[in-house]
Amino acid sequence: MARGTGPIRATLSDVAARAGVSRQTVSNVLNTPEVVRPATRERVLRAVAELDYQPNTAARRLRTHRSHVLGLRMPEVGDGVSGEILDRYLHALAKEAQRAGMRIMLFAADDEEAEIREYRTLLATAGLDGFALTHTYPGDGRVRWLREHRVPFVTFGRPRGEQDDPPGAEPHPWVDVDGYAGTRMATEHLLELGHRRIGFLGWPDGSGPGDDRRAGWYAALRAAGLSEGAPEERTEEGVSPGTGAAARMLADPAVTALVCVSDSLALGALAAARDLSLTAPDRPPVAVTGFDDTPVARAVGLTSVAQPVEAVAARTVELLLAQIPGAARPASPGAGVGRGGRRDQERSSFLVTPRLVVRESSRPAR
Amino acid sequence: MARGTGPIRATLSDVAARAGVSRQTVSNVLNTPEVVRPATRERVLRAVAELDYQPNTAARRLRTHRSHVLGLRMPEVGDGVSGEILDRYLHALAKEAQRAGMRIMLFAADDEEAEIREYRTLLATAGLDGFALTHTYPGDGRVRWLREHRVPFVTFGRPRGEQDDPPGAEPHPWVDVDGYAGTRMATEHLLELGHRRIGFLGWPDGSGPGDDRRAGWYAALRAAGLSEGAPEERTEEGVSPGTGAAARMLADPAVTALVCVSDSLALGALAAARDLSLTAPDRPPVAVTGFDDTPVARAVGLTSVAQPVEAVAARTVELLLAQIPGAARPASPGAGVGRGGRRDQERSSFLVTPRLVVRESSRPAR
DNA sequence: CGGATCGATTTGATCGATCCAATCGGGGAC
DNA sequence: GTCCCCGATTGGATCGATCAAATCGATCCG
Repeated sequence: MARGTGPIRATLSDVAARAGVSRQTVSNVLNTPEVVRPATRERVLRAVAELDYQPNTAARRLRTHRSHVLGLRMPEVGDGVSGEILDRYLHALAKEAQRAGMRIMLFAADDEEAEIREYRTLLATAGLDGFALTHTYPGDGRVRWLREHRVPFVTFGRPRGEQDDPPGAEPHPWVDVDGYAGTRMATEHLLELGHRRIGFLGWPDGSGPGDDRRAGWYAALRAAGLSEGAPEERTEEGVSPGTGAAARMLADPAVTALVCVSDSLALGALAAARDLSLTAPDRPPVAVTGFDDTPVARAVGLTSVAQPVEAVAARTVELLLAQIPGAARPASPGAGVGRGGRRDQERSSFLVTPRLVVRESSRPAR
Repeated sequence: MARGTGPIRATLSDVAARAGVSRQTVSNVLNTPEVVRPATRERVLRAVAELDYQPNTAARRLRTHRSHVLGLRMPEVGDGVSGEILDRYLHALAKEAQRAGMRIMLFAADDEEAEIREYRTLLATAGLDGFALTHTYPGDGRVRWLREHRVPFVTFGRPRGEQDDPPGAEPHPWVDVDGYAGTRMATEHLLELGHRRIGFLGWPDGSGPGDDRRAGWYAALRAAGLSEGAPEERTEEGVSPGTGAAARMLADPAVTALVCVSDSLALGALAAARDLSLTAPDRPPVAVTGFDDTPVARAVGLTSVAQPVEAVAARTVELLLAQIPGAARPASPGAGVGRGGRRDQERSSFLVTPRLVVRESSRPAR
């Protein structure tokens, strides 16, 4: 333990001596203030402030079997979630955890098996209170293991496929961003701007998020009565694939806008649109939207669907705390029943709505 | 502390009982095996394995005042270091720390003052053994604070400016990537391909890393006798600025290659080159190199200088351990003196050489 | 006016490891 | 054969908090 040059840190006993009470009373002031007489409480709090007392978490954990630390495997980059989203999620998670008196511990693992091995070790040695998972998939062994061992956890990403949830069991807690709502918003935005023939540039079928996003585009067009024969291309992630696929759709002069499943593909589409504006200068500019609102999108002025990772992180912590016995849950609003007749603290999942960031790539005046 | 459904975890006493020795002997086997007779050691190790014993870090820390945890502030995104580099660094740091029996704890802070406040709290409550810092700047108050309080730390990024180091004092431990060597390699690569007129697309003067990278480009040209009147443009980070600045340099038909200070600017330069190949089809393709080897570079086939963050992370941990009293240092190679007559463990900083990743953007056949 | 009651506070034990001083056991010296 | 010494091992105390139960004090009631 690194220690400053200053005096040894104050302990509970020091505070107790200074306030003229016993250790336990100090502990009560900090943990269950309501059982301490106000006058005593005041005195103790003053002593705490004067000595700058801060509790030793090791001692606390030894006794209570709670570490106030959450685990997160640092995912390999390029694992699916765009790198920057991950950064922002980590940052927000650290912040939200802190707000709730918790910390985030990182660990690394090369594969599923190694990750489960780390769970074991971290639970045994560091006594982590729970885990946040970022890249789950149908039949994920980690989910099964954590469930079986009754370890609190929350996934960023909804469960896809039934394997994750044993029959009859509650689904595990999760938080996710509503991709459907995102592309729907983007598409409606383009419709409002007067576009009629709006293509979709997506990933191959079978990726959950990709399918959701396509569904949002389709639903918006259908509601507008424009889904008939709407053009759509599927390709793998990447800028160059996006250029090729976009060019194919733009071969039809009626197509004036493209909704893309990711910023990378949108970047490729922008390149195709740029080529088009050089070869066919009389054609009106093509509008493009992306997904994730990455720094590249900001840099090139791409309209994009932004994932509210701060909200996701806040919900993640909330759902984790709800599973940890004895963890202070955020006070429910009022003593009554929440909206919809369902108590908020009973929720075990959240689908967060993203928001559309409009930039030049979709604005009429370019 | 989350606990599985299995039996209560084994403690030192359990192991001792099973092996028929005392607690202290078990502790010795694990911490100072050389003082235990081999036969006893065997017996204890067998018991450890049979019971799957894993030490409780809270108890250990309480007694030893070492937590085996390093702190890292999760930087805000867009703070200077490219997002993806940060991810990879974090991942590597977690991995390297783990290899050395340490863990990484994340925390968040909005500004320097808040960060120092967190240092205080983390040292007092969680007893962190040290910190890794990522975005230091001349006169950084965090560096001063950590120094004054004798807290072990290492910065990713060399100190720039004298304020950081009190006169007469050793510079603080740091690890950095040699940007000079990186652009020099990139430039030499272009020279080998036959390019003679090679421009530099950089950031405005005054950014340490930016200046280093420019110097590398300049040194390579100078060594080749081609530095006279070499074109160069400075602009802020971003794709669009890059396109504009690159177009200005490419207005001179003699310029056939551009070395860029970042992948974003290089991306912009690629767009300018693309425009050029459409408007002037007879002109030979322009070669472009970037810096950081981000996913975008991989996606668009951009030759780029890759930062070896794994090596940086390994050095970071190494330098941190060297400062932590009692931390097991990696065994020095042999009993003699290291290369250069200087013992490795005395090093307090490392300048790591990056490597050039060659892709289509600089290959002759496009 | 004594005893039951209840709230506020204190005391002693404990979590699981390591530190420190004491003890044990066996080989070598005399 | 006895004594000494040194390496191996043990037992007790301790780190700093919380738990559980005991104690204290004042109020309330019959």
